[in-house]
Amino acid sequence: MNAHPPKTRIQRKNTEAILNAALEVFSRQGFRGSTLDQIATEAGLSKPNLLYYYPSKEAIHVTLLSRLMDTWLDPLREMDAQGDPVEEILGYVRRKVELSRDYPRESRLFAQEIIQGAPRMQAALETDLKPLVDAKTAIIRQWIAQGRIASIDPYHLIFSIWALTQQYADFDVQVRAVLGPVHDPFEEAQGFLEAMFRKLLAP
Amino acid sequence: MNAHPPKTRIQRKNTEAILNAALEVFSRQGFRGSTLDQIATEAGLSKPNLLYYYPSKEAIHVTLLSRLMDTWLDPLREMDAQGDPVEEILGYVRRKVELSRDYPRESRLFAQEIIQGAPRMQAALETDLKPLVDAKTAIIRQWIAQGRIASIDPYHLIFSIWALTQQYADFDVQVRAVLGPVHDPFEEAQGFLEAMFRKLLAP
DNA sequence: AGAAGTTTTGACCATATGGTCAAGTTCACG
DNA sequence: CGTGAACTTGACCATATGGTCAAAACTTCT
Repeated sequence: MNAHPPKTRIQRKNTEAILNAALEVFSRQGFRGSTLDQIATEAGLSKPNLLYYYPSKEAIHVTLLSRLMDTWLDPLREMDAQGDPVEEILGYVRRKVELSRDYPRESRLFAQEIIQGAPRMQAALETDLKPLVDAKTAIIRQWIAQGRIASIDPYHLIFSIWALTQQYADFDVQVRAVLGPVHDPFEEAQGFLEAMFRKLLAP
Repeated sequence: MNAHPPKTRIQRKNTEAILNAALEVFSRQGFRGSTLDQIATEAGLSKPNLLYYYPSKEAIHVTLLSRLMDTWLDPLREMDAQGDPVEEILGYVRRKVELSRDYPRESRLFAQEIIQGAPRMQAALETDLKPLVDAKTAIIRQWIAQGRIASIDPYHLIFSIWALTQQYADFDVQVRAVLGPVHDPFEEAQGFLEAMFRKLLAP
């Protein structure tokens, strides 16, 4: 998307600060709910200075989203047809929980984009997400055919992994409201989901 | 919240139209992303006329949210300590899938509010959601103690039901992008989730 | 130091948007 | 039908917001 990566030291520092600030603001308030002033303040810059580095509010948002897609898909890419099926799938679950724990802002940004109908990501869903999922479901289907895991719809298996892991980032407020302050949702999620999928996948 | 319900025929018709239009718009664009003009147009009214019925944009949003909470919790309220444990939990799952299928706009409205930190629902989460969940987890814990379902953390069991059912409404675009046009996500979800939880809950 | 870039900003603009209001229109009912 | 209440709206206002621009400040490099 960005033809040339930042060159100078100052450019690198500021574009970095802008993207980080924008992530903070967009992930909580959505695209239209966020203002350039908020992002500028959060980044420690003036509004015109923001627009010196990015041509528009939308450009910042698009940059964030396009960086996001890869980060989000990497854990699935790692799933290896040669490995042990149950461990491969559980590994994917674990990596996704870690991603939700360590990058909740990214998760919320993504969630809001999808909920709003993916106006800026439709294309990426078709060209990046779908082919990868198709490839991995083929692997899962093979594992099932070999009797190495239980028979289960591979698409919905993957959907369920997404839903179960991302909710701890996206619906954080709700989870904490129910659990109260003493719990560590991500710690518990890790154990819960491992047990859940282990049982589910057992042939 | 509303001291007096609408009295006249016109009032009933228009408040209804406004809430329906607002739900349509808010659920897709979020609170700040929606404008009174959009809502007015969608409702077939003029903007000042909207504000004749509701004092502000926020009042419309709050009215929608407070109606929502009950609708959302009813399926859980129905879970009956006297019934068969597996069927009670599966019944809850089924009702939630139906809710996502029949009321996706409500689901997205709720999801966006939570993702944005529940600025207008914090209180309701504490006073309505938490006590109900606490009561129902106690029932589930009892079922487990009686050996009637497998041992599983009841809080995270409920979280998982929420996540798995609501994703088909909230992330609809993503699900359809991956599955392609021939699938019926809700139909498949119903079967998938029933099988999943049946296996999971088997003692 | 000083020229040549690079970065920063105060002032400004056009538009969008939530909300008001006074005047007009329609409705319910005796 | 007439009247008071309920409903509707065009015109308007204040503010917020994305974005521009020319000039100033700062870096870099010789």
